[in-house]
Amino acid sequence: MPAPRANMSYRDIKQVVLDRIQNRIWAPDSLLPSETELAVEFSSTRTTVNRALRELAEEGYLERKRKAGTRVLNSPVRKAQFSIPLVRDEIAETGAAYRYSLVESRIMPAPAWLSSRLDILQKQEVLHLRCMHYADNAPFQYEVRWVVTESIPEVLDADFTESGPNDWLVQKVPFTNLELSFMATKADQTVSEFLDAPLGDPVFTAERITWLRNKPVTLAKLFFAPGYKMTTHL
Amino acid sequence: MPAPRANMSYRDIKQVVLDRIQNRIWAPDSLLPSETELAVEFSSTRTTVNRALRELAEEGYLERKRKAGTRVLNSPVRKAQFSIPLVRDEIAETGAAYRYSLVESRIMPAPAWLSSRLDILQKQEVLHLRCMHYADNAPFQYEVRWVVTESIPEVLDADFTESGPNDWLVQKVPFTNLELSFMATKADQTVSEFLDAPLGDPVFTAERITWLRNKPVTLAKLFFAPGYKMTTHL
DNA sequence: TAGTGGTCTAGACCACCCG
DNA sequence: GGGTGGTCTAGACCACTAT
Repeated sequence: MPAPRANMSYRDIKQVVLDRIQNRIWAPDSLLPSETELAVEFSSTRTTVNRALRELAEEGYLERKRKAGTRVLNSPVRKAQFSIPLVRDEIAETGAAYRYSLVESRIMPAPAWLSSRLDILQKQEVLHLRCMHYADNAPFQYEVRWVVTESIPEVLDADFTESGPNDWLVQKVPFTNLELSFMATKADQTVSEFLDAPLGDPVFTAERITWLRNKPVTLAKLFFAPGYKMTTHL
Repeated sequence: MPAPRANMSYRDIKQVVLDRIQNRIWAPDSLLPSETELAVEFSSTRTTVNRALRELAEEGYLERKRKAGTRVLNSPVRKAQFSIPLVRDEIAETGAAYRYSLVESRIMPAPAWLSSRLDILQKQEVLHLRCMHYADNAPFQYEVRWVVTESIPEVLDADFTESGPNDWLVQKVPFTNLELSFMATKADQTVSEFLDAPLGDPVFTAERITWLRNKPVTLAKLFFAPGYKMTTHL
């Protein structure tokens, strides 16, 4: 374990503090010395100590309150960070070749469930898209999407035969808000055919809703091919 | 959109910069002015501008390189942050009553797949646990867990009849490393019975491996009751 | 090699909130 | 009320890396 010495960077201080937490030198629920005291111990300044502690708090190890001081959290609420890559990138990273294909594209009135889900008017015009993403010609993801045309009229002029709506939207719409859900669903007839999975088999499914300044832009359902596993390290 | 003025906090600056990104005033791939220039524009100091830009970079909007400058990312790698609550807390938040039940606890040699998964010796001693978590007496989660006794011998003296291993481990082991995976699995006979789900139905499943200073501590498989949906906002 | 971000210092004022 | 963290300032040196 590193020992306090002079010229410690905020990274060094983070590490020392983390070690003390993990070795129960500062037990859960206990109070740390004040920033000022720690600055003295580490022969540093309060600014530097502050950054170290602030980051540890962001990472879920500490809780900080004015006047109350800095406390060690008993059960660190570790935060899993999933990056949400474009399908294309996700496939490219595995070294496989990416292929895209448009299955269907049509304009329609929003079905009731969608209206209520996105909080838009019943039968409001939406662009309905279905597409497939392949990795080395094996089905990887089946995408079903609805885009609220009123929120982004340019979508009607976009061409989705060559590349997916996700690519287009990411470039075009600086979304401000996002809801992401994961679940396990049962492969219905369509999903089963597109993903080459037995009917009724479990399918890892993501649902993604995007807003632009509180106006709903799009809802996408992403069905992943059998065996898909979403993993994160931290 | 906020306009630059004097006395802007780093939060204000963040907001202004974010607005400019989202309104394409600073387009994707374009270079921002240097910190020094921005400090002048915002009548602030470089330190303050630095914090604003640093945080925006952490949040996935910007890419910063020495000498190269600060660039707007074209497809913001938005990061989904899932907090990973204890089952107990997750249930409590819904307002339901939490109930725990130990199904099985026994010491055994690690099966081959586990050894290879955790990178431990074949047949190394592990504590095998199975338990159930209920919400208002409805099955919520079926937990299957293995704990490497060598990594944490105290686990042999712990009592898991009243509360789950997760609670105990969180209190006892300051894990340093974590791998978390999500997938959709098919309910086998056991899972089907415990979760009261039809055999073969999709089950949302999480797998969690924890290390303490590079030594594997535990692997848990968490099977969620039908209809479970994991959601995050950002 | 020169310009950019990364970080540290020393000091200051303030907002919050526990006791 | 007073102590703690939150933040800002003004300045400095340094590390990296594009050119």
